[in-house]
Amino acid sequence: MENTALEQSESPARKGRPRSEKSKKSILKATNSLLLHMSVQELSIEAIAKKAKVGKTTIYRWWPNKTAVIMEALSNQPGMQTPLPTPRNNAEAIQMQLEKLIRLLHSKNGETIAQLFAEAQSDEKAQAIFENNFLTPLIDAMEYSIEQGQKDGEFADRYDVKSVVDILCGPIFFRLMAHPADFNESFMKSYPKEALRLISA
Amino acid sequence: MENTALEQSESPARKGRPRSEKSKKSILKATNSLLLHMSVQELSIEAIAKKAKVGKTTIYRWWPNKTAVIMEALSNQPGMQTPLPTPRNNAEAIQMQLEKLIRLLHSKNGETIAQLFAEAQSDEKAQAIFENNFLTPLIDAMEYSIEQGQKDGEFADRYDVKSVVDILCGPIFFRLMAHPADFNESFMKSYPKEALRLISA
Amino acid sequence: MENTALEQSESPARKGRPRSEKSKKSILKATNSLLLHMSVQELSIEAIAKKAKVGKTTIYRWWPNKTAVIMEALSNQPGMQTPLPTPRNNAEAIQMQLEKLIRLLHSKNGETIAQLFAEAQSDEKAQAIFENNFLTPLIDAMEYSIEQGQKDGEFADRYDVKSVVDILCGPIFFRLMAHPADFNESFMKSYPKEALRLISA
Amino acid sequence: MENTALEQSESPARKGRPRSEKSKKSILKATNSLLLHMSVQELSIEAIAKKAKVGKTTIYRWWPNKTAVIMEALSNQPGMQTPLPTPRNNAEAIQMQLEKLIRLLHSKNGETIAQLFAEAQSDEKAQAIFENNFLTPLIDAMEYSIEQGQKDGEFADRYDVKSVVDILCGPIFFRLMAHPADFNESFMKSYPKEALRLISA
DNA sequence: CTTTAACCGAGACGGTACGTCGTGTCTTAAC
DNA sequence: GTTAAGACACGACGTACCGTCTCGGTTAAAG
Repeated sequence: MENTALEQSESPARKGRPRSEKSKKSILKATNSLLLHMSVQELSIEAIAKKAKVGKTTIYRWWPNKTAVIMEALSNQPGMQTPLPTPRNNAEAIQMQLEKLIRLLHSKNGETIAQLFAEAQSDEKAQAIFENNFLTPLIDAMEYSIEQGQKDGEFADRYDVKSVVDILCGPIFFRLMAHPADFNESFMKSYPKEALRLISA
Repeated sequence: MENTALEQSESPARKGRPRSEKSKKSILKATNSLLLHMSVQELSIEAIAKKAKVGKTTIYRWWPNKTAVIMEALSNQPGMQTPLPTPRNNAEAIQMQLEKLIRLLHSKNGETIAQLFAEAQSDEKAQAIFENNFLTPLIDAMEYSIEQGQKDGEFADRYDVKSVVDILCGPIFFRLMAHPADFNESFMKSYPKEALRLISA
Repeated sequence: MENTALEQSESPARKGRPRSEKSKKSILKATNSLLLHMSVQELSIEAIAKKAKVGKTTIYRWWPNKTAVIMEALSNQPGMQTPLPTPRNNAEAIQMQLEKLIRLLHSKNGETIAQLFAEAQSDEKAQAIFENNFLTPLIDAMEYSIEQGQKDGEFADRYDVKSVVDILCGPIFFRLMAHPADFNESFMKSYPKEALRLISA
Repeated sequence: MENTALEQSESPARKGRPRSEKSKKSILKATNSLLLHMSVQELSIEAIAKKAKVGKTTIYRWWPNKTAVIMEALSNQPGMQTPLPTPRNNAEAIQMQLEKLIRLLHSKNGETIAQLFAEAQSDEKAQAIFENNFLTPLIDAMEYSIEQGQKDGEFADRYDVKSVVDILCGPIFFRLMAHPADFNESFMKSYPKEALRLISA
């Protein structure tokens, strides 16, 4: 499937000049490039347009706001879409998901994601986009494994599924946002296993 | 009356017109009032100045930025400064701290605090202020109780102190920011006890 | 045997799809319709295209600019092309020409013509089109009658022909553009005769 | 009276930072400078702001639109405000007024004034400003002399005053706008006298 | 009866300018 | 020396049109 989540499904034969893939790539590339030097808040649509040598209108035509552009720019980075290997059991599934999440947040995109999470707190549109493209996929996958694990007796069932997700993910995001200096190799390595102990039967 | 963190100690009789306490109160009141209707991002210094019938300069003279104003406005609200009763043991101390935190975040200020936490992700100055006025007091108190509890054998010592703080606070903030709809009465009541189980010996 | 240069420019039967008369009419109609509600400056090619259900390209293919479209739209209105009856003498000819001009400028197209005249002041292309389609025909006809009238002794010959045109037409346009409120029935009726007195022998 | 027509009369001691005369001059100078190379239509507020090293807001704060800025820029040029010498009779008064008008329109500002006259055709605000700052002063002065001249028997009284103004000024503006190539030295010299003959008793 | 060429609508493209808002700084007179 | 008022340069916002372009699809004469 090649459509991203942000594209609308469309009839195979559309009227008018087709969307320029070149411009699209140029915009996403410019966005990623600029985010290396500035925060999400500082990043302006105008700066993206200028860097991408693209009209502002072209950006507004395809994305509703800055958050959406950044979200898609992040998705299009290498390593964002790599699927997980098949796990042997639910504990391993959870562990692999946590490892992937931590690896993602530890990369230079971690800061950007934290800022998107932040932006989402003030802006409903941004909230929806962040949820659809990042949070929901993450949480859904995790909830599935947790439910299975609770059924199978791998995990304790004294917490409801949503709370388990909070218990697993909360500490990661809290550390990222509250004291990112401690978001280091040691934490990356140890947390996924520690977290499992929190919820094991 | 004690000085707030932002005030500098001053000689009792200075030259010139003294700082207007009336203006200060007016600014903080206007800030709180405006935050009822808009997000931290939407709130502008200009709006505060206009509402408080105060010059912009007066705000900039006494606070370095929007975050600082809001932080102080929040502190000045009733119920923010109430001290906790003396706990019987460290578990109770932790539980009371978590209850207080959750109660605070559940109030209409919760959203504002989430937004400040958010703003801090993009802005170093805001980060420092949020840390000094909110995060550090919270974390320090918690770390003290945890250390004591680990020494006394009340809590497991398999996690380091910082991780325990993350494990306790992370889920609360994650729920507040990722799915605030579930930040409800039920959660408020059950979480502090559940959290204790996570770290108990 | 060979086509002359003139014939080459417009061979009677060209290859390819012929120009759509339907689109042309639709464009001119839409233009006239929109000009009832907005000024020449406010009118946009995009609005015409939308109203006429026509691609912008189709307009640009056949007219060099907005002024040209409007000029042709005006010409296609009923009453623009009605020829004058044969005059008995040059004074009558001039009088009839002035009457026709005033009648035209008094109609709801008067405003549009004033605006085209205006647009022509800033835009060379527009200037050329307005001149060719409106001013030159008007002036040429008038100059002819004036020359004849001066030869025949009907008119004074103390002014050169161009100046006489200015003296005849200038007041009309000045009133239209400087104080259109006075461009009324009374003026329409009296001016042509008064004007004649100005230039009579 | 030293206030220009565009300034509002104000109490002698106002609050707040006073208007920057430097910025004002810079804006008017930049406007005049840009008008040497482009038409009124092409001139943009942004270009003025950039050239004058001034914020756009500063322009919008003091002038309602482009026309107003240009109008004031023109007024501030040397030679725009020079008063006429006292005339010996009304014919001379009219002649001097016409000479002044023609001289003004023949200068490099003539084109700009024609374009302002043009702009006024499409834009009510521009119309009002052009009228107040240019047309009305011109016409009022002329009407006064005409009325006096008609009373004194210098001028024919078969036309009403407004029509006489049209007869005097119309040809000048028509030539300027319809065939500016003929707006030359010869015309400048001869027209004022010719015009007087048109309206003499 | 297919090819070819110019047309058509739709609409995306890179741009420019719009008029507004908020920033943080500044400059007054008043207190 | 602080205050309220408010002007200042700056930069970004999101929108409207510009004139050009690129599609898929007609339409009709030429081969």
